[in-house]
Amino acid sequence: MKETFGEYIKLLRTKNGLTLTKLAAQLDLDAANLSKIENGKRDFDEKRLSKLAAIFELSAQELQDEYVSDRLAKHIYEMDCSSELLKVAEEKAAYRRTLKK
Amino acid sequence: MKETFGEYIKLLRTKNGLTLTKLAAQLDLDAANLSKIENGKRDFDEKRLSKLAAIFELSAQELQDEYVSDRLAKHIYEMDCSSELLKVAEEKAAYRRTLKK
DNA sequence: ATTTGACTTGTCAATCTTTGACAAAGATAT
DNA sequence: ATATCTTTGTCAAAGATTGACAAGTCAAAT
Repeated sequence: MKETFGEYIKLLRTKNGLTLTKLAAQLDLDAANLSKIENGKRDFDEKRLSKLAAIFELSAQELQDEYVSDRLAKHIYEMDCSSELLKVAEEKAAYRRTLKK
Repeated sequence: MKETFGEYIKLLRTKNGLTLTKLAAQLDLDAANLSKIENGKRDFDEKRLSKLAAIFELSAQELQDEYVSDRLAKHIYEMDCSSELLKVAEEKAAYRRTLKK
């Protein structure tokens, strides 16, 4: 079962023996705010994904996917949405794609 | 294939022979803003769902589902998210539910 | 027991986003 | 034409998010 994006960052950080302060500096962030991100109290800003990928030498695409699925998961969780509703939503998203053409 | 929530409102409105101005008044809204909602340029605010249900005598639960699935669809659409990623997101949402206990 | 370093939490102003309101301009019908 | 309905643009107000800093806890070392 997959972790949250915050937990994912924390794992990366600790596996690489970095402190909050050090990683935060590389991400151009306050250590306090990075802590909140790791603990799910704030969101990681998309504009820092490229820095994160560079620091840990990750595939930009995989990281992006990790990020996007986490954001979506957050929405699904917050909306308290059943699996059936999710299916409907997926169809409606497909419909929206047909509109924008 | 399902319509957007804005289109859904427009359908309800026209089927019942209401003008934007009349429906907007009942929803405590400006007609101009209701127009934007129907045309997908603004979001319908959740706090007005109960009024909408009352006006058209709809099941509150069904309307809520219509609304939630639309919002999620919008997110899915905006994130340009594949069906596989969506599955991952669903799992991650399940994981989040395990955390909050 | 004090210091040090790592992390967490609270707060608040600055910034970004969304909303409500109104004016003005297109449509459409009479 | 006029009248009514709808759409679009703009902008300040309200709301949400972020960055920054202070103050806190905790554990390990000395």
